[in-house]
Amino acid sequence: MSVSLPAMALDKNFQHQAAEKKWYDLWIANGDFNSKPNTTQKAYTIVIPPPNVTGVLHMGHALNNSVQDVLIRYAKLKNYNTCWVPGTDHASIATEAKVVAMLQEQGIDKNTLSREEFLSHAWVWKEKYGGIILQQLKKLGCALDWNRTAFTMDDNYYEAVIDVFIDLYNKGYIYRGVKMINWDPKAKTALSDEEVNHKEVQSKLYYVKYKLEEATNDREFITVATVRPETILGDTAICVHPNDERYQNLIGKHCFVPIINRKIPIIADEYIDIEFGTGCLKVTPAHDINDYNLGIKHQLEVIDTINEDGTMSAAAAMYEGMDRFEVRKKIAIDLDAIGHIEKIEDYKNQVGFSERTDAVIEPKLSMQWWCKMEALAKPALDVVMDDTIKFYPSKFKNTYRHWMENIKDWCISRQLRWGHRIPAWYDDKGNLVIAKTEDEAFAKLQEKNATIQRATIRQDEDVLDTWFSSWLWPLEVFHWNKQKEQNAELDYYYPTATLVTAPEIIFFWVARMIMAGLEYKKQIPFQQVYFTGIVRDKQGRKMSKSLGNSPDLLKLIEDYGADAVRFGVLIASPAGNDLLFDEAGLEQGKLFINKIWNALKLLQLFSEKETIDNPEQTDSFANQWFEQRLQQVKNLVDEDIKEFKLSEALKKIYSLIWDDYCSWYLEWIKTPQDQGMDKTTLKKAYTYFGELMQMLHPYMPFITQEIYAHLGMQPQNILESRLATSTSIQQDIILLGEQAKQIITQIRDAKIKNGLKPKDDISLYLPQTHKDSLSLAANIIAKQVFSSTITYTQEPIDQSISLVIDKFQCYLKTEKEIDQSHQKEQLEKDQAYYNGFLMSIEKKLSNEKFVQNAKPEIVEIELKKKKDAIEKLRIIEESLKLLS
RNA sequence: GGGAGUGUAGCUCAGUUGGUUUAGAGCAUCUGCCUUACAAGCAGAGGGUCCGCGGUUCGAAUCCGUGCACUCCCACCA
Repeated sequence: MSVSLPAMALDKNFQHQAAEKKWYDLWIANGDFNSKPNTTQKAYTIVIPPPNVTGVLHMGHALNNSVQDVLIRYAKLKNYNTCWVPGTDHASIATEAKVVAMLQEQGIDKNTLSREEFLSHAWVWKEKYGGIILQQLKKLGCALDWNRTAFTMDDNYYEAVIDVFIDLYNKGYIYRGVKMINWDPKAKTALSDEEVNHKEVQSKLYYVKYKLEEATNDREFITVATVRPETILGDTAICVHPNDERYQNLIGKHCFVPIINRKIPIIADEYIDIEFGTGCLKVTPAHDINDYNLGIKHQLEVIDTINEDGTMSAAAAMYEGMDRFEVRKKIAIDLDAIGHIEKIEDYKNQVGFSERTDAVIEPKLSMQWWCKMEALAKPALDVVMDDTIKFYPSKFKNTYRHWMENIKDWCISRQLRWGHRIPAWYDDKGNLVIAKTEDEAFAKLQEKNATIQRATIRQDEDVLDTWFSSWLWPLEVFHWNKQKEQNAELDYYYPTATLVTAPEIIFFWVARMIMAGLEYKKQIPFQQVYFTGIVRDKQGRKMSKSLGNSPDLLKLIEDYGADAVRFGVLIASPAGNDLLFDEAGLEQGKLFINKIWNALKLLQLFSEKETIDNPEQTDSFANQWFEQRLQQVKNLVDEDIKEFKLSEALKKIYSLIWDDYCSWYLEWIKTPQDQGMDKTTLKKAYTYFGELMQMLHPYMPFITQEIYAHLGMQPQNILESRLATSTSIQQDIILLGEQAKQIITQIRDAKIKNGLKPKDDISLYLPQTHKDSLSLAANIIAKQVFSSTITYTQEPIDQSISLVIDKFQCYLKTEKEIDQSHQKEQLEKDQAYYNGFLMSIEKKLSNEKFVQNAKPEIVEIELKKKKDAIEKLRIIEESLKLLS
């Protein structure tokens, strides 16, 4: 490289908008994000957690994708062949809800459309609005291989999903059956257990009186407590505990459902909690999972009183057609009017809500498709428990195990249209076959039904749960299904390196990808999983649309720059913890960028000076020291990133640049204005800065690239550069650096405290005994404290400021009159501290047990501490004597 | 109801298998400086009963028990 900077005038500040566009376009044009298998590099692969095709960038994405980008860019600098695969998820229920809403705005009712008509609207919508989020990820700077952009309803992907369904069906994992499911009355579809969120709500507990068929001596009614009075029309029994003395004489008798006066039995079961309510439970097998189980056990009738849309059915008599929640209020009034309400209490209970539509879930008996999970789960549990796949933080292993050990069959059918249609076919006699195409289905059905007419067969209307396609993501983005054997891409990139995702979808997605990977590739899908935290606002509240506390990310990127946004997000995101988002972090990032920019400006000033050969400066301590510091931090950062301590690593790099490079190193190599600059030192300053930019690049890609280019580094494209390999560190140099910093800081402090200006000239006296160890850094120290001379001496210097630094004493002599009271104060303070310190050590050492039991090296350390403290106190006392 | 986790400076967090000082960093605060890279800065400073109590140990922020507070996950109590 040339020593002088390329002759281009620097803007006063870093222009982030222009730079972001310039470099991202260049990287794209260059194909820097694209990956192909090769034989010379190891692969480092990440598949993006595909955002919903309906999605827009929010803070969660910003965190998740910034983390992935850091890992990818870092791996690239370490010479891995990095491949980060982008894409979107068709997100059946979420997208369908959006399309339905859009149609509604246009005055179109989904129910009036044929399947084909609806889907064509959906595709139009998808092409127009879908995937906006991918464009937004570009704004964030993500190094995604856009050529690989995948969609979970691409043709190949669709086929893979269907093939997997057929395969699992043939293996006996998939079956059809009537079970109690979670019904979303708004989306009118079944949901899996994972798609139901339980929230505590304020409800009412209604005490409803049922008239006994035969009144007893003491009672005419039996009273139950319920939060759902609207379901009483579906009651088919009253249940009490067999040991409940209050109701012994009623077991086996009958009572009447109020309003409709239907006769139902009073049964007994140990399931009942005697303590709760009145100890009597109304049993509604159609609308409660527990009641359903009781119904099976006691062979009760099932009366379904609620329609698919949450209104009451014909079985609900005069309430037919009314909404279930209206009926809850209405029926309470009606019951009260006829004297059947004993009392109403406030009550808190857990209610299930649809994850997508937020509708209150209705437990409902329904015919659905199911996938048996036990056999799939077993190996998937093992690979996590034995750390074949490593979880970060590892506490999620527990969560994972608990779910996997109690796994239930997966309800995979959804009563939606947007998604992968279930490849099941029926004839009009109720025969069922599984087939990939209509032709195949017809042929298969013919075997069962010789007289079948082609026109009468029909395909199942349902589509598959969106996660039934997502679980193939790491496989099918590499076209696993078409080329199961000899798939060079899959062999090279799979298993992927790292999955970065949110803990919320550990069951939905992570667990199932592991199952699918093991089932279909006989290999884990990723080597490690890093679970990011939840993004919260400053007050610790989860960011959400309803709270309106979610900032507009694109606006932030525009205002602060992508680098500053990434900095703000990553600095506040310690491994495994939630991220408390605070705009102050972005501000800090922006200031950091400014600092870096100004360092560049200083280097440019240096390079405009006359450059000379000055071997003394070349070998100066400044260069020796910074080289070691750089190496040291590089190693520490490497360890941090391996453990996903990204914020720790960033803090170290930040401090290395701001403090070590700018505040110390650049000041140390500064020459007076009228003096030239040593060529080699200047070159080193450039090289170090370039390396710093490489280290920071994964976090802040744009500013670092811009600087890297300005420095004239080759290759100019930082993504083509590689981090220099590490060497061993010379600890003595690092230590001397620390000592020099300490001496400079203390002298500066002493000058201020003694009323001197920072730039006032002094004469510095250092102890003869430390001459050898300090000499290497002596010139730098002198320069930094504006000392015209350094004298080594063992004699006390009169009329000076005396300082105790480390374990020696030094003196500053100055022209000015000195008020010694400050010194005295400081020394006395130190004296008190070290006296206390000494006492604590002496206490320890005089404890025989300590000396006997502690490891010898520990005792030795204590002895050394004692010796040092005594020495320090001696010097302090000497200084004090000098003052008085 | 079960499980997991957290509690260290005003705020956000480090603190490796118990012992390198009487606990560190960033932000915020305070003081002094417009020292020609940067006042978006520089140079300094102050600030802590390591949640409480008990125990193990020669020695505890660190290990154990217990209490308190908060967070998250799971679960069908009407």
